[in-house]
Amino acid sequence: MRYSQTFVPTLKETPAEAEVVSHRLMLRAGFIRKLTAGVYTYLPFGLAAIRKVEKIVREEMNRAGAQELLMPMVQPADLWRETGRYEKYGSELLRFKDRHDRESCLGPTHEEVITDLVRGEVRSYRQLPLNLYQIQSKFRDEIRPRFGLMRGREFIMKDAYSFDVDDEQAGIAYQKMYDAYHRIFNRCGLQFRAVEADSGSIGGSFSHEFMVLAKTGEDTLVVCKSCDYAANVEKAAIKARPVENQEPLLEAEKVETPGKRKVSAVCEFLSISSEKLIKTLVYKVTSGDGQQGYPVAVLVRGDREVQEVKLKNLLQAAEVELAEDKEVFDITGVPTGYLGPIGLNGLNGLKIKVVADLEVAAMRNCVVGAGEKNYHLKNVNMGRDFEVAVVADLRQIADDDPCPLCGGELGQIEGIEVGHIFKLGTVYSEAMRAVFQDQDGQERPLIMGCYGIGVSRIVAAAIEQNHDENGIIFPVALAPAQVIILNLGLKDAGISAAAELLYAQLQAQGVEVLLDDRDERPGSKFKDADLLGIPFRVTVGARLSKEGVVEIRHRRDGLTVELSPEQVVDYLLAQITAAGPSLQER
RNA sequence: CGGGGAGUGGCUCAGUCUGGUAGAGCGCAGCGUUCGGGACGCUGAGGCCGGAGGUUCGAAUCCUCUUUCCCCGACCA
Repeated sequence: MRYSQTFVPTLKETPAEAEVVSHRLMLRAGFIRKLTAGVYTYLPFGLAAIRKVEKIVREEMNRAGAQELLMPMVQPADLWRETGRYEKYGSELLRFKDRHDRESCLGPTHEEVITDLVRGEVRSYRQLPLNLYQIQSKFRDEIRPRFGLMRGREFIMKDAYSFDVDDEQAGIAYQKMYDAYHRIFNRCGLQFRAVEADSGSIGGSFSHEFMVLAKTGEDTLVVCKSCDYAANVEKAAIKARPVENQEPLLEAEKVETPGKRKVSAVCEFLSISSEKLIKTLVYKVTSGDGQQGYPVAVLVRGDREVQEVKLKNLLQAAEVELAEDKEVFDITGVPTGYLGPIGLNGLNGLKIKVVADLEVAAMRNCVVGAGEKNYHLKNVNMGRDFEVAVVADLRQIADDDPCPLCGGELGQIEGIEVGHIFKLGTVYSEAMRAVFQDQDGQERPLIMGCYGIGVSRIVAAAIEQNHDENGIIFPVALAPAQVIILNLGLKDAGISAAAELLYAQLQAQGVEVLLDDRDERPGSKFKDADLLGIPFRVTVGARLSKEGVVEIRHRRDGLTVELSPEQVVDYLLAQITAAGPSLQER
């Protein structure tokens, strides 16, 4: 590649729209341009980085025995109705009608399409196991696209689907993907962590997310400092049983708490710790089929937070949302802050379901809102003074919780989700009647798994993890080119000839090289080289004429060596090889 | 969808409150000087001020509607 003929429109200034580093740098480095909200054009260098990821993904998927195919982006609504997801998936599914008035949608994922394909072709256990994947542009009409490629509406995803005869075989397929994902993210040069995850709207029983560790991550992970346990906070189960409190039960008592609404204010006023208080929160819940809405009251200890995903799963709800103060008053007739589980009734005879966190069940002589402005109740006890419909693990795990596996200390870190693997079981195969005959001639539903990787997001995540104030620092495996040669003597025949020779020699060795042959001042060339994040920079300039050397600089650590031109190719080949397996595996 | 903000040359923004000749820096084109960390001088091109309607002698500026984008929350690869 000659820079003078390559379309890499770098920007000196940062476009106003960019908030996070990866977005900023990808715009500045001329990798992407926005077309409309959450939809980007990939320019040559951005695409080159994406292709690098795709290549690694392909190689590892193929190695794991998966086969590539390519499914349509436009899908018929009827297919989605078979699984009920046409209604359930929500407005993230972009729906439209074609000229014949047929309802259609743009594929945000392909469980329905693949299951439809496989049910038509697979009849016998002899055709199994099967793992099919594609790398394709997906469209999800995100409520709020942001951060450039980190959360676009259109994005490139690898999605794989496995089909097996039984749970054991499906477990093997899952494990193969789990291992393949480790290889993929390792080869991409990323620091990542596999964590237990909530399976969300895709459905299914069990899943892991692969998280690239970065401060800008939108997910929070809980990791154990002593063992391998790691989970998304949405999922992290609180396994330790709450300590049974053996205090004698005291007589309930109404106390005046004028103007004390917040947990901290009530506790201070009554001189109790927040561990003695029960928070009563009202949620607006939308039923699983999206048809009805109803309120639910959730009880957690005063110092805890409700984990809404756990609540959503418990209620099998499509959506749960904390009610606003005004809504709470409209529903219960009690101002927020004074709500309690006793005598909790909706206005107009509305029933309010009450659910409690495990910890609440173990509490004794607690403080709760009295259900009346400016009053709380002391020495309230669950079972004696009030009943709840369900007791379950509903709160978010906290740093002071012990590790669910080993009891060790926990920490929390931020991560970017770049991969997610699910055991689907028979959710889709049963809904769509995708069956096969087993060895005994019995008809059985296929056991499925699905495995996603956010290809375009990986590039963004890699940049989040690898950059400095001057620009991107690509891992060798993802860099659009491994080497950039700066010709600082365009008008000097000797310098130019040396730069051209190195360019030709490196290319002959299979190295991807960008030759900066632009008629620009040296400063601009240095700045652009840093911005683009190309791992190795070769500067051919006046020092060649004076001292007979060219300079090689490592982008990552700034390490600089001066070599005679004859030594350059060998040196770089050794460095590139040392930096990763990308060259040999090409 | 709720809450906040913004649309003015390719980019970053000023001008809007208080209506009166559309501006700056960067970028771009030409010439000259420069040439190892985004140089300097001179000359120049480029804007129906997001769109529609209104008020006014006169609107980037005031009013109404509309549209797009960005930020904060719920979703997800």
